[in-house]
Amino acid sequence: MTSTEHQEHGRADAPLAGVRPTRQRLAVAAALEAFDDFRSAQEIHELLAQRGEKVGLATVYRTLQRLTESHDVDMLRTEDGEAIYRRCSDTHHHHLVCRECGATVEVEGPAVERWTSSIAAEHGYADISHTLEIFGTCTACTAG
Amino acid sequence: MTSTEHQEHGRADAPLAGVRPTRQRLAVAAALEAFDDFRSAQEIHELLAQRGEKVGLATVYRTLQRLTESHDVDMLRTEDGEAIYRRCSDTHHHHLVCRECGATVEVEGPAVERWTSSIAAEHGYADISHTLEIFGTCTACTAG
DNA sequence: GTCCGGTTGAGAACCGTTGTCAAATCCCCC
DNA sequence: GGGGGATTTGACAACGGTTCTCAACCGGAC
Repeated sequence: MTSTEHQEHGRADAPLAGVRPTRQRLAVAAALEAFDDFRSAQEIHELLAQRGEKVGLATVYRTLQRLTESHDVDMLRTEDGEAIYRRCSDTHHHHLVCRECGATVEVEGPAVERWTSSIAAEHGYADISHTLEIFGTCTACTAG
Repeated sequence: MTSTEHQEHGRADAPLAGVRPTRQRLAVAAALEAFDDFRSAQEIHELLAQRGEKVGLATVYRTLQRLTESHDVDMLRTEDGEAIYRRCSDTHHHHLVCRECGATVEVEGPAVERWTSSIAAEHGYADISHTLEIFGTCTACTAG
């Protein structure tokens, strides 16, 4: 957030559009493809290390931050405040997450969107945003 | 979460029911009454200090933890992962929070509760819980 | 009063995250 | 094709919120 700096990065079509596609940034993006569920920055950093991709932890954080800002990845917080990341579709959606294995389903709820807007309007709140995540235990984990 | 330890603390009628009502715990509970909005543990600790109540920071954390577990206070996380607390009613509810001043409205949304349950069932997820918070700018802050 | 287990507090430890800054890298332009 | 300036990187330190440690302390039962 400097001052006049302004270019519609991201969300043009591919992630990382508008920024230099360095080896490190590509590696992080690729790593995100390897997961289907939410992972912490440190886990991603570890995966990269295992793959032989040497990327500094700070760079992983910086890249994830950037991708989050451009809405190419979703970031949410675990119960204990740790940030976890996952590549995402570009429509507004929420998550149904298994608290055992992390398996994630993206869900949409137009009714909820409408409800939050009307509640907010009703109380005179402007410029609304909301967070909604659903946690549960998936079939596989219930069985196991 | 030890093993056989089990006694229905809290939620009997008053907060802190079932535990020793020490000076420190009472002070924290009283401090929570002084706020109408979400505050961090450190802010609460500060308020206590200002009031001349000497309570260790660790104790504030421990007490808030306990009150959260017994559902006498709500805990939620700010965008940057910090835990904030607020005394709450005992019915299940969500919050409409002003991101400027923290002014909070408790809201209920039976439809949302139903929606999350059905979504979860639909995907075979069991033992469901969910988080839903709405952030916006309240009338006062929009005007100011 | 005495005893005992729950509680406290000061500080260290912890851990995820961000800042620092010199070195490396990249891209534009000549 | 090579220089130069801006961007990016990475090792490491610093930071901030939270939890742990453990000896001293206290409260309630008898």
